Amino acid sequence: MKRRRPMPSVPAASSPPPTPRNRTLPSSKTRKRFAQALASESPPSTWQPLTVGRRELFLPLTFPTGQTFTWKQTGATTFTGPVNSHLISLRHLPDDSVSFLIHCSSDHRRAVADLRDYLNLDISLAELWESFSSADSRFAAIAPYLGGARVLRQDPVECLFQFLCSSNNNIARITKMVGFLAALGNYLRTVDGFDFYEFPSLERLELVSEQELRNAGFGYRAKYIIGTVKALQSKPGGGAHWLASLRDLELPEVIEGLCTLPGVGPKVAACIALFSLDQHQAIPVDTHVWQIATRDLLPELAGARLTPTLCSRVAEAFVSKYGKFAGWAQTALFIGELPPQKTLLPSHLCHIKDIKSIRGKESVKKKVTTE
DNA sequence: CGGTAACCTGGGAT
DNA sequence: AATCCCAGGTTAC
Repeated sequence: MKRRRPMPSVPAASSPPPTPRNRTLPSSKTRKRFAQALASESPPSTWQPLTVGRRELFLPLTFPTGQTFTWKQTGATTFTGPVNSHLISLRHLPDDSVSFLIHCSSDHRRAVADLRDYLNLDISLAELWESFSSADSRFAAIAPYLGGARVLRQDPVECLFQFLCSSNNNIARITKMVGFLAALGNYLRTVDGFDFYEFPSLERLELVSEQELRNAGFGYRAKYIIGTVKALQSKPGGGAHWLASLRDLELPEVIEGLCTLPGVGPKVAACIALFSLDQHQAIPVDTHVWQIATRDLLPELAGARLTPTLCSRVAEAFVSKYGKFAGWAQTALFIGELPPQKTLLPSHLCHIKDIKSIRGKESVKKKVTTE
C-alpha cells in the first residue's frame, strides 16, 4: 500500500536552479539527503491552532475528494501536503477545531499566510451554505452531513497538471501519476512513509520526456503534459504568469484560454478554474455531476449523452439555482455522490444509482427520472 | 455544429 | 483464463 516514490531519471543539470542552494545538488537523492539535513537543523515546529472550526473546514471532505491529489492522510484525523514550498499537516482535535504543523518552510510567517490562502479561508463556507440551503431543499437536507467541504485555492500550475492527468481515468491511477510529477520537484520531507515534494515548476516539468512519462504509465496523457508545458512556456511573460493572470478574467474567457492547451477540454478547464483561478461559479461537469443534474435539476435530459452543449446547459442550471458560488455548491453535492462518502448520508438521502441494473432495461431509465 | 470512435492503463466483473 | 467494461475526458474524423 505504501509503495510510492517514483524516481524519474531527470537530468538535473540544465535546469536553472530555483534557489542558489540547489545549484550544487546533482541528484534528487542527494537533494533529499541535503534537505533532510537542513530540516533537522531548523527549530522544531509545533502544532498551532488555525482559527476555523469543523463547519468551515472538515479535512476528510476537503482533501481526499478529488480536488487535489498531493495530500495524504498521515494520521487518524491528520492530512499532510505541500503548500508552495512549505510542507504542512492539518488535523482535527477532539473538539473539532483544526490545528496545523509546519514541517518545513524557510519562512513560517509566510507559510501561515500561504496556508490560509490555499484554504480559501477568507470565504465563509457557513454563509454560502446558508444561501444554498434556502435555495434548495435537497441541499439543506444533505448539508448537515457534509459540513466543512471546502473548495481550495490551489496554485494554477499545480492544479492544471493534476487535472491533465485526470481525463478518462480513475482516482488511484491519477494519484500515482500526480505522485510521479510531484517527485520532479524539490524534496521536502517524508511524513508517515509518504515522500512530499514541492510541486515542480514549468522549468522542471520541461525536463521530462514524453517517453519517460509513458514509461511511468501516463498513456496518451504523456503528450498532453509535454504539449501543455511547451504551450505555456511560449506565453509572453511565462506560463505561470499567464495562468495566474486568468484569475482576473471572466469565466468564459478563462475556460476559452485553458481549452487552448492540449489535453484541456471543458471539464478539466472547469476544474482548474474552480480549484485554482477564483472562478467560484465554474461547474466541472463530469459523469457524477451529470447524474446529479439529470436527476435533480434537468430531469428532461435524462438518458441524453453528455455533449459540450449539454455540458454548458448543466452549468447554467447550477448557476441559476445556486448563484455566483455555484461551484462550491456543486462540490458539496458531488462529494455526497461519491461512494465512500455515501455512508455519511442517511439512507433516505442516499440515491444509489445502480447503473448496471438500469442499463439493459432501457424502459426503466426513462421512467426513473421523470418525476 | 452534433454525433462517434480511438486513446493508455489497471482493476474488477463476466 | 480470456474478454469486457469502466474510470471525475479530449481529440480527431
